[in-house]
Parts: sequence; C-alpha cells; structure tokens
Amino acid sequence: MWPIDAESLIAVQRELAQAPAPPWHRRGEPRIGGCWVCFPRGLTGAGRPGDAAWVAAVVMRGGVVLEQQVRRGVADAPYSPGLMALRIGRLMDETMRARTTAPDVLLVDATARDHPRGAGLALHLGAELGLPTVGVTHRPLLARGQWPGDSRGATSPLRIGDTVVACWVRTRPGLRPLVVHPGWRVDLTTAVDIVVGTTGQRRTPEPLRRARYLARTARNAADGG
DNA sequence: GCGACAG
DNA sequence: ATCTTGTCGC
Repeated sequence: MWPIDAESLIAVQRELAQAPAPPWHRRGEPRIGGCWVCFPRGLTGAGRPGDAAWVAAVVMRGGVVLEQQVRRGVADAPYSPGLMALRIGRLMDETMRARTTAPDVLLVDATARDHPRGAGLALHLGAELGLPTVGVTHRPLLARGQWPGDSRGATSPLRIGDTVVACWVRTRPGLRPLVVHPGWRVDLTTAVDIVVGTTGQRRTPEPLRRARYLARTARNAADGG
C-alpha cells in the first residue's frame, strides 16, 4: 500500500528497513524488468500533486522484449528527498501490476538502502510487488565513496558510516559511473551483475533505457514536442 | 538562516 | 525529473 502522507510513509519505511528479505539469486537467463516515470517538459522544481506523468514498464529476457507498456498517470505529491514514494510509488506499482509478464527482477531509477531510513523507493516497490529490485541512479542520496577506475565493470563502495549500501559502477569508460543500489531481496554482487549484464555499449541498462524512451515518446506525442 | 537534496 | 550549451564521434 502507498501512504498518502509523510508521517505514514516514514513509518512504513522504518518497518521496511527491518523487514526480512531472503536473498534472490539469478539463475539462467532471468526476465528483467525496467520501470520509468517522466514528467512534462518545462516542469521545474519539486512539482505538485496532480502533475501529469508518463510511466513505462518493460520486461526483457536476453535482449528480447517480452512485453512493454506505457500509460499516462498523475503524481500524488511533490518530489521531496527521502519521500519520493509519495510522488510516484503508486504510479509505478499500478503500472507494474498491469503487466502480464512478471519479471524475475526489476530495475528502478531510485535508491534503496541509501536513504534516511534505509528504505528508498527501489526497496519499497520491490517489497510491495514481491519482486527483487535493483535501483539505478545518477548519484547517491546520502552515501559517500570515491569513483571507481575508468574500465567497464569497475566498482567502488558507497557507504553510510561504515555500512556499504550501494556502489558506483562504471558501465562505460569515459562516462560518469552509475550508482547501483541492491534493492528488495538483492545483494550487492547480484545487483552489479544484473546491471553490467544488461548494459552493452550503453551507459544505462537496456530495460531502463527502453522504459525511459517509451515514457518520453508518449509524453512528447501528448504535449507536443 | 543557508546549503544539500534519489527523481 | 527537466533545462542548457557545447563537444566528440559514428
């Protein structure tokens, strides 16, 4: 369920951070999903409840698209660091539940353990959907750590205090590394494996790239652009 | 009060 | 997320 106010979301996040999550491990060629939300061009700042949004969900297996969908929706709250679930949690959840093909693991552009209460949207969405998740972001929310070397596959830890909560991953030499967040039922090694395994010559994992493309294309067709 | 701050 | 401006490369 998706709380509609900060107080209840914060309570849910505190619970989630403690919830047992038996580790999932990839076996064979998994179905890998990607979910992406985009907003109207020109929207600036934190936004507001009722903002238009476009959500795309993709499921792939070994480079083949099994299913993809894009829909228009509405954001429930402004963006606020640590409370992103309030803005787009419900949207992503509903979009994923509308899928016929269930992925084995889902990629989300959000953090997980790298969060004020240790339960960012990537973790939360996985728990709600009952799906292992991996978060992929451009930068950490709270965690700190030096960049890795410049070769593809190079990683370096991101810590909050002494705890490693995520890591930098260089998916393409010469480009800024991504932040990879082990989400619901996923450990660091598996998260990196999934991201590197879905990233060919591009910086972004293919299911996420595809979902982003679909969402933006739908938006551009709708609001002119 | 000011800067930081996933998307 | 979205914007900007420029640059390098296929």
